[in-house]
Amino acid sequence: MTDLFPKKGHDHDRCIDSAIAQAEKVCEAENARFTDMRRKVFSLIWQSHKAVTAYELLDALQAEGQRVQPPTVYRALEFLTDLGLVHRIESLNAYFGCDQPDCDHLGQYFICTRCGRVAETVDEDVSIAVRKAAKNVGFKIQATTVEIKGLCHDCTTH
Amino acid sequence: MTDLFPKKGHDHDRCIDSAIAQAEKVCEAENARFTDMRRKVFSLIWQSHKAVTAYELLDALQAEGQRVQPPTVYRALEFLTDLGLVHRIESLNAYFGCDQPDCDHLGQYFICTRCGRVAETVDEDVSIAVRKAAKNVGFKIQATTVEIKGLCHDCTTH
DNA sequence: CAAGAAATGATATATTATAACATATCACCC
DNA sequence: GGGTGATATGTTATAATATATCATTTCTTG
Ligand SMILES: [Zn+2]
Ligand SMILES: [Zn+2]
Ligand SMILES: [Zn+2]
Ligand SMILES: [Zn+2]
Repeated sequence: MTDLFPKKGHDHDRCIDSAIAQAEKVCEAENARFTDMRRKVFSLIWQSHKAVTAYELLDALQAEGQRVQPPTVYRALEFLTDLGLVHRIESLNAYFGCDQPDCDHLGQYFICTRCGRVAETVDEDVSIAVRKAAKNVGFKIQATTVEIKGLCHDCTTH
Repeated sequence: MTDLFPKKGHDHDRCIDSAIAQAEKVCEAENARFTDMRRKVFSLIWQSHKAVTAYELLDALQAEGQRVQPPTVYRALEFLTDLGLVHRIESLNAYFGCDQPDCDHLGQYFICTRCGRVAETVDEDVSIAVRKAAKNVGFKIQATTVEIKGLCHDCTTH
């Protein structure tokens, strides 16, 4: 068993730095501009391993004295999700930083209902089973949403 | 290949009647009241094989001259989803009539982005793969959301 | 029928998201 | 380096989805 969720007390600054470094690379590769606002939003999303709502981001930006409106946040989120740097968690209406933006968007999300953290995995067996189920019924997949709610390992044992 | 989606020109009245008959059975078994409002909402959901938003239901009810407010619709939806007679499609913020309410809520949903129809399946291989993936990471599942968007068989061939 | 429980009505408001147009900033060419 | 079109952000308003709260009605059961 390998817990996907980060250990308590891990060096989260490293998570953030690494995520930002990756994002810079992706943006450069895609010739997309990682502007101040996008960087700010991205970094706010990475303040925790939880999913964050658009309005939580808005509040955080406004708390810093910026006069930001909803469209600004949603635009940044659209930019980031289009690049696969951030994923939308449909069952939470919230956004989550991807730590493997190279993957081809077929991930699954574990959402802990106790601590609120989210972890992403790209489980080949799940992907294969989903693709096969689709094939069985003659369905041509464009996108998948696999969100699993429950208790993370920490929360089942503490 | 067995298409889950109903054939064009099928006798949809039979779908509706059968769904209502099933719902009555479930309600009786659960000692829950299938009131006029709940029946009305349920039957509106079953007018098509698409998912329906709460406000579409509200509009439909109001169009019939009833003076219905959002909470009424949401209450009926809560009742129906709690009993498993209706499922919420998270990625659409919409609601869908279940045609196998006996199953234990681990279904998957195929959502056609062209015709808008939804079909539910309970694919054991997918369920097993998801449960295994969860076990692999020490995660205790409470609920799963598996929503697959793409083109149904009809829409790929017509 | 009376009393309590369950359901619905009614009003207000919270939460999530987008449309539309104005302004600012950037990239690129001359 | 200034003009120009493209990209990004600012600004205002509003759409779409959902819930809190309290009043009233309807149902169940003794
Ligand atoms: Zn971390
Ligand atoms: Zn947890
Ligand atoms: Zn039908
Ligand atoms: Zn279709």
